[in-house]
Amino acid sequence: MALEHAILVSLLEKPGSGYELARRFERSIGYFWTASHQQIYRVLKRMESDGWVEVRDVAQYGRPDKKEYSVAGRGRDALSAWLNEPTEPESVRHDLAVKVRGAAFDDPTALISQVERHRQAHTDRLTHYLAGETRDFGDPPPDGRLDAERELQHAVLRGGIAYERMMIAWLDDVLATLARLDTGR
Amino acid sequence: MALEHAILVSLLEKPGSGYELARRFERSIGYFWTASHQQIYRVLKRMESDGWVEVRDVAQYGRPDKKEYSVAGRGRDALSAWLNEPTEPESVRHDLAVKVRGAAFDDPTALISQVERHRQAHTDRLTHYLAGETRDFGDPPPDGRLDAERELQHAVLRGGIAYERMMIAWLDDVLATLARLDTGR
DNA sequence: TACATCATGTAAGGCGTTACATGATTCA
DNA sequence: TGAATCATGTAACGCCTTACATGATGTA
Repeated sequence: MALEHAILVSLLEKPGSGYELARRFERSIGYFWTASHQQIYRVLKRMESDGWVEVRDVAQYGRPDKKEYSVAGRGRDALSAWLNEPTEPESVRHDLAVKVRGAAFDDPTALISQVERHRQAHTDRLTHYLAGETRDFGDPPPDGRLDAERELQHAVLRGGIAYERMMIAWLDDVLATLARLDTGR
Repeated sequence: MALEHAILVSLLEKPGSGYELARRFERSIGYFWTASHQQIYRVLKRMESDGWVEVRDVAQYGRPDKKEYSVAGRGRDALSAWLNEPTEPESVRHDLAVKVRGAAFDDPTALISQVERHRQAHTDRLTHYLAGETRDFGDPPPDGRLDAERELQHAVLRGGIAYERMMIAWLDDVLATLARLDTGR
């Protein structure tokens, strides 16, 4: 999997500029695939020269002009090829898990505040996801039809919600373990 | 967070060679921080020249000789400094989530087999974790005391178990969504 | 006038992946 | 004899992060 594919999906959902894509990668898409604006501008250039996307200069009033990108035929083909190619589950990276195991060789109690900070971050994200769910999926679609784009976006959001809930529960478990070590049971 | 810190934790738990570390990164530590043997050898060299680890040549019978690494004083200090430095939650990367959203622009039904493959991979891992839990934490420690290293390792393993369970449940949710789109409810 | 936001980039360096390479020992 | 496992590396290339850079417009 590459950043290209995430950009293609985002541009198919809605065309936009590099700047707008960068903003989307701070929310929405960015919750399961991150990228900085530097990466995005570089990759967009390559995608343009490969004919995956098309650019259109858009003059704006009260704002700097922008380049609006949209997916070209070759980009659609590339996405389709990637979608049908099997991929392995991504490797997980949890620095906090390394810290928890490392704390046994330092001061376990000192880790409590950090675990609490992470817990807060995950609670904030959960709140944000739940608000987004109510806003975007709270009412049935106006036309009543089953919209694949909408249903699949919702399924991904439910994944984010499940992930945050799991993390909060696990961090509580870690906090309880640290407390037990502190008091000696 | 860097690979160095994960290596320090692993070597504190038990000294070993680069090869042995690479094997541990395929299991245990590798479930929340991955690394290839090429990376490990390169980083070990740097850690040695920085005085973070010490090397000892170990002659073996019936096997090639190996270099056994253990953590030096400076390595312990480096780990301690990192443990006490606040870190942000790692960014998540789920290619399957990108595919799920991308499937709306291709053939959603074609994704079913891939989701099932991922589900199988997560089920296998869960089975493996649960077996490890019974093996390593099934009985109370022989001396009955509260061992920080053991308790924290167990807490991290419980995190892995919770993660796999959450993923399996979410993949079932995605499969149900894809089926609904296929039959048109 | 100063700060925030919109908008787009370059450059350096480190991290990670893929491919290539070597050689010993054990077991079928 | 051949395959698997143990053991240790080098090299090339690409991805990602961090830092630096510029300039327009809107708002307090």
